[in-house]
Amino acid sequence: MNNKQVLNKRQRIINGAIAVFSRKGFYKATIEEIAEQADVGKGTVYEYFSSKKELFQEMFLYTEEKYEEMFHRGLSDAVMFQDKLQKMFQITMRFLNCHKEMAQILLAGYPPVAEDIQKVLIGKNQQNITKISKILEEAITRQEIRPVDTGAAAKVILGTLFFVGGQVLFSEDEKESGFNLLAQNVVDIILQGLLLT
Amino acid sequence: MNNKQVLNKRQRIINGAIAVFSRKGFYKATIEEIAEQADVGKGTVYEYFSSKKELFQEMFLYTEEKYEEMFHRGLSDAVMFQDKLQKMFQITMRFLNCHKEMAQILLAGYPPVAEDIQKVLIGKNQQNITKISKILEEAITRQEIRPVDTGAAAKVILGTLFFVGGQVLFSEDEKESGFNLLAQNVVDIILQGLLLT
Amino acid sequence: MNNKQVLNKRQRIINGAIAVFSRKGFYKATIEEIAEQADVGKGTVYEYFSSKKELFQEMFLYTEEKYEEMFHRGLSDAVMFQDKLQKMFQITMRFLNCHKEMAQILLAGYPPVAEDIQKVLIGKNQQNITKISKILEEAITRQEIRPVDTGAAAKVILGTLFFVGGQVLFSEDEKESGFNLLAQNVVDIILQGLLLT
Amino acid sequence: MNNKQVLNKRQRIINGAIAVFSRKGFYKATIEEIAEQADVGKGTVYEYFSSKKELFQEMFLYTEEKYEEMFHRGLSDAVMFQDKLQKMFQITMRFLNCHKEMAQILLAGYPPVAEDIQKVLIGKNQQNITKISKILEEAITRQEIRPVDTGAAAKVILGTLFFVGGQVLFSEDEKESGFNLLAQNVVDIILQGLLLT
DNA sequence: CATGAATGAGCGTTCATTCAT
DNA sequence: CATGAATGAACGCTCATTCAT
Repeated sequence: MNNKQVLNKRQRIINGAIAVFSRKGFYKATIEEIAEQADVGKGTVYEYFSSKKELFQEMFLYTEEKYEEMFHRGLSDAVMFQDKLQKMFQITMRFLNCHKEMAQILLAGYPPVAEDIQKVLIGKNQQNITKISKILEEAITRQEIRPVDTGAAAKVILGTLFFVGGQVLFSEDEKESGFNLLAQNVVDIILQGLLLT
Repeated sequence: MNNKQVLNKRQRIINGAIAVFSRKGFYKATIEEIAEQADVGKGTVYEYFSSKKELFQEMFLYTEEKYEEMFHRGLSDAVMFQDKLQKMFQITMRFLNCHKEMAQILLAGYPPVAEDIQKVLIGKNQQNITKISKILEEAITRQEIRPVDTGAAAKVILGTLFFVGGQVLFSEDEKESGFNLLAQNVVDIILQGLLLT
Repeated sequence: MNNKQVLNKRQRIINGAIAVFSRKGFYKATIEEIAEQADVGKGTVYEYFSSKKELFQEMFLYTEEKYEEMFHRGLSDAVMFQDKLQKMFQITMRFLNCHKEMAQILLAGYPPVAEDIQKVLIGKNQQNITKISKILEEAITRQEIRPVDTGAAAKVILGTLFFVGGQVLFSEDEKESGFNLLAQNVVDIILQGLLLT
Repeated sequence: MNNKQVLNKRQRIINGAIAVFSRKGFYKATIEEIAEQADVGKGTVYEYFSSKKELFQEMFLYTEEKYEEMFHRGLSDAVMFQDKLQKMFQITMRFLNCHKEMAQILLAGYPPVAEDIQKVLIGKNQQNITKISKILEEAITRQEIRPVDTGAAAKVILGTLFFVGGQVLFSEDEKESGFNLLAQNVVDIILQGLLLT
């Protein structure tokens, strides 16, 4: 039970951090407000995280992890590349819509925070590119798609994913149906291209 | 001449702001450093801008404007949609590479700054979508491209543009040739899509 | 045995306090580090001492006591005043050199700690003066030394003792021979004075 | 006049620092109280001193300087060594009595402050020893005193000076006559020694 | 008795903003 | 108009002390 309590407290702080950081951004967020949100004392935050920066990083990693879990679980049963791409967008849209607070943090691609935090973000991006590239290579091997530059294609996909994600996030009307249609149209373009054939 | 001097001073402050804000981000940047950079007194900044936030907004608008100018000029002599898309990427890459400082600000799509600044950024994005959409509609009318959802297509283009832009910006090696190849590959995918035909 | 354990724990805390207070000074020292050093829980310190301040005072008293013990034992077999003075310096130097940690605390004559701690230190100083004065009076009675103002003489002796002690403590080279020579020269001056006779 | 104002403000802060640091010691003193004492805003302190530590050091140096000035002026017309020694004590006592606040700082020989501050204090002490040693060498050359170990003698003098100084400082009764008598007796002992001749 | 997780008062420091010159 | 000295609100972080277990 003791162990459980500890986990609970750390988790509560992370949750408070997600709420406050995404509402206010790194600099406007105050440790005091995060502590209040988590219903713990200000000092307690420092029992679990050595600094505001570390708390931000840990929270970011945690958020990323959650997203990746959902991502993997969602893609696991898709075999064809088309399905995979479709799923990517659907999952991302749903995730963003359900976890708006976390989402803003994921999407703030290059926030002007301290340099070492930026490095973490850039690194994460690189990993994402690699991951998508692998999926693309596989699809090429299976002759599902054209033998394109996988790095470039990964960037088209991720860029679109993030941009559309941002749109969803900051749009006022939040109907899932709308998101799904948007996702479908976007996927269609990435798959078919724009040109008349 | 007096008038000219005033313009000069305002401009110098804007330039200082571009330099410092993009190097340090909104919160780490200090009015003092901007004033130094502009070679004016700290108080003088407040003669031309009522607050740090306003200075940021004005600077952002100015930067956007510069980018748009270059954008329009670059696209003006392209007739075919393919050329236009190609140019978009080339111009953007070149702009980012030449004005790295400004660029970071343009790319920080959803920076966690004060809310009212965010609104400006979101609005700007909306305008960009509309602009690209118009170009797409035109291309559809001319039967250059498939009759796709122009909003969705605009998002693919802009998302890719921004994402690739970010990549260019934060990559260490800065060879134009590399950027151009990347731009070409990316444009190819957007135009042709991924599927085997 | 229970009783013994208690004494052990109290003593361990005192020893931890000596180590940490003298290494870091009163304010930089933390209860946590003292507890660690003593290998007890942080809360346990408060079972034996009601506050950081009290711990400091108790530790100081303990240290003083140890010094005085050594002092008395060392002087016990000296009969002549000259021998006594010589011993005083030798004992003090040796004590300082062996217990550098404790020593700093003894020598911090007027440390800017909380007022009530200062009072204790001042009181201790007064006692020292009285003690030396008695020895001097005795020596005068025995006609070993001139009938000087014993209070003044005690201050010369103690002042020199402390000052030279500080020198020894903060000097890098720690050869006993050097200390002994210094002690001898200093004692010579106090005994013979400076004037040509 | 502008220049004068600036000097005034810096000086006011130094004076506030002297008052508060000597009343409370380094750690208990707060910048806020120093600022209040100096009748300036808290931020203003940081216009003139980059940190609490720097303020302390500057204040210390200033205090030392004042003392040394008085010291030199006082000794300048003394020719014989006996007179010089007498003056040293008289001047020091008077200084301490007049500037009790500053004095505590000068006397806190080895206060447990941050290490780099301690280095400054130890260095200052070394200088004092050298200075007194020179005076002693001169006196030896002139055959005014015995050819003693000047380093040792300097330590006797300084140690006594500081110790007696501390006594004066923390004694409640503050009659100059008392101090002068004490000074005289102490000087007598240092000059004549304790032994019957 | 022993513990250490939890707490919050308190302080050093920064910096946007003001205003007297 | 231009300046920069002055300001104080605000925040990150520390650590003595408490108390539930």
